[in-house]
Amino acid sequence: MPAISDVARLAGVSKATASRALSGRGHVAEQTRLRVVQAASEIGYIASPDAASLVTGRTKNVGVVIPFVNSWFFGEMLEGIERALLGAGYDLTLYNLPEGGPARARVFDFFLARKRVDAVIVIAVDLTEGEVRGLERREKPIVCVGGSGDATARLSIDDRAVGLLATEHLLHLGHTRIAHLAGAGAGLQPNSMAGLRAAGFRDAVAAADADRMDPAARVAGGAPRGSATELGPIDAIVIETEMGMPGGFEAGLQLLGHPAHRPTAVFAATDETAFGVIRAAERLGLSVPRDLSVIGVDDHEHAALFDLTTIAQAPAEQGRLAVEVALRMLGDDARADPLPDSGAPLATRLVVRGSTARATA
Amino acid sequence: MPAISDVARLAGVSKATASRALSGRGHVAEQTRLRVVQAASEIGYIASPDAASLVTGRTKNVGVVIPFVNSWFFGEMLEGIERALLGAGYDLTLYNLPEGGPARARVFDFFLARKRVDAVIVIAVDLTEGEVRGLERREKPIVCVGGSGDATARLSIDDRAVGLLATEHLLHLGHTRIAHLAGAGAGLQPNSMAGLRAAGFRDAVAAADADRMDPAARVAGGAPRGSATELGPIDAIVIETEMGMPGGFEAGLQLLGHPAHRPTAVFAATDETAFGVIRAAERLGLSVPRDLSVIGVDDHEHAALFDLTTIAQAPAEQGRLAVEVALRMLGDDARADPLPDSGAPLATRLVVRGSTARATA
DNA sequence: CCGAGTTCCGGAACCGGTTCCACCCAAGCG
DNA sequence: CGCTTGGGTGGAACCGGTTCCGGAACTCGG
Repeated sequence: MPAISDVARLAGVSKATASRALSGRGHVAEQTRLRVVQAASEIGYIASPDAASLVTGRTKNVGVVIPFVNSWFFGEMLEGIERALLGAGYDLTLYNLPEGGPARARVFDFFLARKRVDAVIVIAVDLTEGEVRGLERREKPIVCVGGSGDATARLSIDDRAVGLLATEHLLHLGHTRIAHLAGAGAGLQPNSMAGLRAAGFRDAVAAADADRMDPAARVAGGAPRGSATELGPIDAIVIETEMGMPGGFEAGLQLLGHPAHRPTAVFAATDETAFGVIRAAERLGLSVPRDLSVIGVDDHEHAALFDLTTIAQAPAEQGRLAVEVALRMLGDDARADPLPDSGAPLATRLVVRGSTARATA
Repeated sequence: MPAISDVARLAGVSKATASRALSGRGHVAEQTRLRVVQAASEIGYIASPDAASLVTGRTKNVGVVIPFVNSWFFGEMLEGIERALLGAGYDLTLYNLPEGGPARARVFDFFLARKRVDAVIVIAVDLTEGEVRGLERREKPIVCVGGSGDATARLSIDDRAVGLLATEHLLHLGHTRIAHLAGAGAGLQPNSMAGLRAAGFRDAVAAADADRMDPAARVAGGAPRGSATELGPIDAIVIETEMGMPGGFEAGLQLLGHPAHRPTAVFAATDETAFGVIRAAERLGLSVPRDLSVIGVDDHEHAALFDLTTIAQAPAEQGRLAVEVALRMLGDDARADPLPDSGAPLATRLVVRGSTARATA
């Protein structure tokens, strides 16, 4: 393996000059720079990142902590992160952190504590105070995407607004018997993704109820004054379930099984849950959207296949953004301004497809 | 950040002894070893892997090259790899390599060529001769899982056997009009996963045809001698499609749309394709398995939900195995025997669920 | 023509470990 | 009792880069 001293010898310069010529730092005459570069490519020289990071303290490597890879959303985000890092010449070291087992302490105390990563991107994991302090003590920037830890750069969509928007879509279509399939733990953890979406659901329903109780306030809807009679409250129910297709399927069978109190619309916390619901509906002989409207969240790659109306978020783009923030915190980004849109929630938008329709009285 | 010299000073020994005590190499008196360890934990010493790898040449890090993370199968395998590496104290550097773009050359010539990884695990990517040589020149072990490169350790299921097994299952159930939804490119690349599964399908059909043409040979089936009349050939068709749910759905609609030549059984190259077919069948008002039997490959996490008969393979387990082989090639595994089951294909097994049934005359 | 400021370059220290080698000393052996 | 053997330890070289510092050469303004 050729070392930089070999390059220097071949080019007839010192190690110092060779280093300057190859790294671009410091002043080197254009002519000698070319000689060095030529010599390097001639013997196939490749710098050892270990040696470089030993002295500079920078590893050109960032750690990514993620609870699953095995799901569309996280996989997509990981791809976005990977692409962005690779483009910037960074390596990506993956730490797959399943639900708080013993592996977690090991990752933070051993793997991340070493000087092998310049920064850490944490996805959908709530860091403990100690974990944050441990990384800060080693001066490693942390960028959190989702999750609800403190004291770090944070990127997140506004999950409550998502719940609000999805529910309002169903309400605007005239649905009055609505179910929300919330993620497990939505009730116990009000600040979790599941909890916030459920809160948005409840708030939207509450607002609609107030509207219906007080006909005078109904102006925005443009309803004719004459027909302003008091309406009954919205029939809303929240069911907690695992946020995957099987969870949605099970919950859907249960929810839609009894024709008596069957809702006419379902807001599923994620698209995969929605897929499960749609399958359950079909299994029960219900037609979507005629008998049941369904809306999800994510704009999953299969959403179009299921013709699913959804609140779109772009996980790959979010990953890219997380990398940008991280590199900026490392001062390794052309743009100087530290954090342009810090704090602002990430974009989401309603994508209307064929799984939602006006309620048939 | 405390360095090993700090530990040495505190313990009253030399750097050399401190290094020996902490790494476990060489002879150190038990008493002094304890003193060093005590001193190290006292000041929170953590060894710099960069410095260590600079001199030892080992980085305790392996690179993983994978075409997607954004799919159940690859995500699952990645999880298996990650878990195994973490358990062995190794880091995992991820290189997500989308279909041969310019990124590919960059990954191999720049990222992997550096001395940052001890070994490379390549998943479902066909390495070029040059790529293999490049890594071998740097003495980095390569473990391939799937794909069809040469000259390296290789782990793979027997895809032809998979196709054979799946098709025989349908044939044994009495189906005579069978379609195979092969992966795109199955025809062009006979050694690819898609090509091999399709070959297995064709071979099984050919064998059954031979059987039906020559009634005398029919003994295994135990059919009564008297009824041994010559039967028509199996009606088999191969359709190439993208191996995902949308691909299966589209192909399914097309295939099942015309009641005239509708097959009674479909062998889908992957479970996700099968899911698409099942949805297409349901959309067309067909009942699975009454009107159509469907079999897939993978034992996807949703296979049970779709009640899908499938040929199971365990990607996470395959990932774990790949790591084991890689570490063994690095001599970093307790077991000394270099490659125990080298060459032998990985295990698969038929999982019969409710999506396949006996053909109704 | 002479100092000041640049540009360009080489020598050497340094990052933080590992390992070779030499040395000391105690135990075992003929 | 002298000699080997080998465990236990410290000094120093070394891995492969980067960077500080100082010197040489060259430019430029006064």
